[in-house]
Amino acid sequence: MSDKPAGESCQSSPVNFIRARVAEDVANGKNGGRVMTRFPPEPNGYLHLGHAKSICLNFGLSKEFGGVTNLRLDDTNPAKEEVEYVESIQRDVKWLGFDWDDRMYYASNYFQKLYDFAEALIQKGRAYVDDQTAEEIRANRGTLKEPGTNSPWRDRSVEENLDLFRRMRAGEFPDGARVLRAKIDMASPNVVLRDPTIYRIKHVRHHRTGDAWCIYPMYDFAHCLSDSIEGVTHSICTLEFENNRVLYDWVLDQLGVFHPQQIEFARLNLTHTVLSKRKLIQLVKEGYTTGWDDPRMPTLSGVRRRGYTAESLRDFCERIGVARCDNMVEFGLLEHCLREDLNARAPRAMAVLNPLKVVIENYPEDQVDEFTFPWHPETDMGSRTVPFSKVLYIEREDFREEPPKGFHRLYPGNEVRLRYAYYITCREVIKNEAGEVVELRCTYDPESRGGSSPDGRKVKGTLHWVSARHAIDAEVRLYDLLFTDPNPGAAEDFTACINPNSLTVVRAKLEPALKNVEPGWHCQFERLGYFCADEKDSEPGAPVFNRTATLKDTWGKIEKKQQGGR
RNA sequence: UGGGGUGUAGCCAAGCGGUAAGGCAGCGGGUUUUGGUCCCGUUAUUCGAGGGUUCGAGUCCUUCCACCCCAGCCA
Repeated sequence: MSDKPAGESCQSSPVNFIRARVAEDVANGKNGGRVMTRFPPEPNGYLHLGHAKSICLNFGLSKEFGGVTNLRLDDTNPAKEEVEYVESIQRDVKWLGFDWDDRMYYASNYFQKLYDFAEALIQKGRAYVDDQTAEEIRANRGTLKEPGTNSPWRDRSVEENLDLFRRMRAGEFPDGARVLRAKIDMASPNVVLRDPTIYRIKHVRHHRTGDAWCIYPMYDFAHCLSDSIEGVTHSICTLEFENNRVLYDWVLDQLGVFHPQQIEFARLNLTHTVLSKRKLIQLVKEGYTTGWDDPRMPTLSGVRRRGYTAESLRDFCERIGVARCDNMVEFGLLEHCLREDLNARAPRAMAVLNPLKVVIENYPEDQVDEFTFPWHPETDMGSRTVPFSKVLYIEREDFREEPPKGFHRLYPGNEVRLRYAYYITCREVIKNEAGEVVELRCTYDPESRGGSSPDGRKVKGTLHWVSARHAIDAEVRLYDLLFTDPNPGAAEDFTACINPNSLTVVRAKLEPALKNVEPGWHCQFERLGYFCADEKDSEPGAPVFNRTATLKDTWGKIEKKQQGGR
């Protein structure tokens, strides 16, 4: 679908503490009024809805203040990173509607500079090579309440440290033999400052630098310096990095380089889903979903395939705001944003998911009415031809032999409207041996052609329908929440909360105009919900549809209340 | 008293000493050839709790409570 460019989805962006802070910096002429942010994912998984919040924040901020945002892949741990992920990240950020122009960077681009900075730190006596094992380092770090103890290697000479570090880099030592540590304070109440490791030996091939390096910098060393090298003014990250800010500042101050400002915000949590890479990767690797782009996944690739629009996601990110308190946003808000967007933009069509045969007794055997229906009831999107004939399908749920009170769809003796076509009245119910309704015999009022009658009589119900003879069969996938529990992430085993009904596949009857739609095409199946043609599994002339979201269902809610009480 | 943070409605979230925005959800009503959309109305005498300062406190001070993050050679 056509898409408004990012940043124009909301006329007046809500203020938040980060915008306010950046505005203040600009007003004070800090950094010469320049604003540069960055979006720095590690390529160890696919981007998800939580990343969307960060992407919108970072790119939105730079756009608002006339700056730019870099895309930077934080690839300092080759053991976990893959090119498939860097490609998906680029695809997803672009799809969301943001552009990094030619500023596609990698932390690995800076490996030499980072190495030089590490040597500089050693020269200053602020870093040392530690020969302790990982276990010893852990044991000597102390606890949250007790200080750590200094490494026996802490006071090596600059020369020895330099020599050892160079030999680490030269590959003389096996993994884990030594690390480079910042010399700060083993008694600091902030554990992050207890001589953090800044380089470790990993004889692992890197997806970009190959075998050029066998030592790799740690996040706390690489990230702040990468920001500094790029000239980032505001380094925005999530709350769990708050404790690391003093280290971020320490490294930059020791080296005397350009000093970006780190600002933390609360990550997004969404009900009925998980947004942690560890859990998402588990869903994929253990086969709970068909992959990173399974339409039930909260990944950007997943929701895109499901039919979510980039614009609705951006709107969602505007509405949830940016603050510093832990939050759990209701999934319903996301769906609201989606429906609002799709209601305005999605063409309408008719599809019957659970067909019930209807024979119009007084309609001529071989007659066909060729109706012309608009693609959208309010907006001019052109029209399509829809055939009507003697044998039709309606939704099985739209008929009740014994209607509950308030039911104004089809039941024996009742008259309803077939959307845009004719009024019909149910005359007879035909059942099989098992007592199941298999067919309805109805009559139609020829005078009601188009869906209204000259005498002005009203019918309460309007049903969608398809002509049996003309309908095309198609696979339709009905998706529901992946998790039944509102907060699966808090469960002992989140996989135990997986909704067994998160996917229902049906063979549906579609109006013929849907036969040749393009993969990715969005529409509303009238009265049912928003759907889109699956990008992967649709074939020419044989679309497969994914249900993106249902329509709001007021009647369903009323009926539920009638039955269950409350 | 390890350190760092956060508490405003069911869920987000404004509020920056002058008398509680907005959105979602909910509830009530209207329109409607989608029980959709749209429209109108309604929803916190009170801001985690107590005490204090002030003419005036969600905003300042203070005590307490709750929750989150930190002891990777992950990010």
